[in-house]
Amino acid sequence: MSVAVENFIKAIYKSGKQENDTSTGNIARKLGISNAAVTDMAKKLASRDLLFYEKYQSLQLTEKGNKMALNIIRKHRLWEALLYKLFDMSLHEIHREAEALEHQTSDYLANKISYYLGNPKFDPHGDPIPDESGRITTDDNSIPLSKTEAGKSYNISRLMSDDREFFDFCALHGLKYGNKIMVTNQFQNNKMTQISINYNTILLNEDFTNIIYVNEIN
Amino acid sequence: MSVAVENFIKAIYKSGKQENDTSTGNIARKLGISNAAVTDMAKKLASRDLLFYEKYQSLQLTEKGNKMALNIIRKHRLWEALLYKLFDMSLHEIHREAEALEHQTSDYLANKISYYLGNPKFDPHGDPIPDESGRITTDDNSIPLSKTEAGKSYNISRLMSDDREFFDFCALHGLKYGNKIMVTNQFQNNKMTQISINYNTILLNEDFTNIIYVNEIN
DNA sequence: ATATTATTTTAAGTTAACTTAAATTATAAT
DNA sequence: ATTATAATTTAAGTTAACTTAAAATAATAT
Repeated sequence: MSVAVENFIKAIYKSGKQENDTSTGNIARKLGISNAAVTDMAKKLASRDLLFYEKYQSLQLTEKGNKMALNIIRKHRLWEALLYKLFDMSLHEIHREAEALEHQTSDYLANKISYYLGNPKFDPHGDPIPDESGRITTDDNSIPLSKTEAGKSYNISRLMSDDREFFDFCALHGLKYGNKIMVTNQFQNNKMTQISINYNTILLNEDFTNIIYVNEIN
Repeated sequence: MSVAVENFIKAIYKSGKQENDTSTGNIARKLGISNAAVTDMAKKLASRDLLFYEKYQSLQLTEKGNKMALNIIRKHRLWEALLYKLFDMSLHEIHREAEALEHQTSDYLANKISYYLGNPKFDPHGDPIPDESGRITTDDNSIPLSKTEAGKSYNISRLMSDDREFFDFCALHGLKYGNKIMVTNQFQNNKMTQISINYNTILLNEDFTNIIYVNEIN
């Protein structure tokens, strides 16, 4: 499969999960290509049994398409995990490199990376890494920071973003996968959350509290 | 630069070094594409100052083209070194994977890999790894096994091949970069070389003794 | 219900990287 | 030196992955 096809399938998968919007327009926007190109590609991939396509309807992956998406995502996240472990690279940087490497990775190599890392279930963003057959660990009870309660402690479980500035901010303040924080205040009216981490207090607005996921520590 | 361009430039570099034949026909054969495609590409890359092209003449890289080739080869060999170190993979396998990864590797990542490995000067085949600016360690006095003398000891310095069967054979018999061997006999008439390694005796014909390079141990 | 707006599709065209077939030029053989 | 053969180039065509512009359809607002 070509890089274009792989990215197309991946975009549908992600848009479905994240925004529940797999309209051709949204896919086009995500991939930075024209609507016309998306229509073309959708027709082509429908004929290859990777997705269902009906005029004016949103795109839906077939079982085969889904498997393919998960396989690409697996490779992406394994690369992120490996680069993060070996080298001194930021979450943003590992994402950027993985974006390219994911398409040039044999299943064989992916398994080698996975084994080397101890078959991890999550990448450095806290995103789950699908296994060889596309299964994802779903015992994820994590909630966004915006839904947490003041006075309770949590572990950071996921940083759902691709944005460099966000990651830089997180790195600076120790907001890292696995790290412990305490919620000290929830300002409902202003949609701000105040947390304590490493003896520092930070006030986060909803742009951030909606993409930082945590698990309560009991 | 596209993968096609990178492979094209690399093929010229390698064909120049290894066979001293950068005719369009040879490049076409190496890349598995038609002569016509090579002519087309050559014209295009000449206009980008990557090579000199004159009708019916063999292709020659410009300084810029040469740098580019060395940069791709650097990435290839760094990947080989990393995969070989981290995972249990054969020389043939690391070559195959590196062939794809080399085109998706930023200079930044290449430097990270290099640093992690301690800025190695040679890859697991014994091929030199160009540094960031394309410089190659040339203090290589190694000679092919076919030119060695009976009774002397050598270190294996290079396994110049891309062939799976060759690598499998080498792996099986401990013929590995850095390992020590002793030449026990040179059969001039039959162009065979007898060596001793790990208390075993192996007889190699010229197909092998021409691509296994060694350094004398004094 | 109809008009306006937004989205999606169709149609036609472009570019990179190829192909095959024919024409040209170089090389080798007598 | 001429001819046969081999290599290379030119010409024309293909495919994947795009583009823009126009046409068709869907969604929304009054």
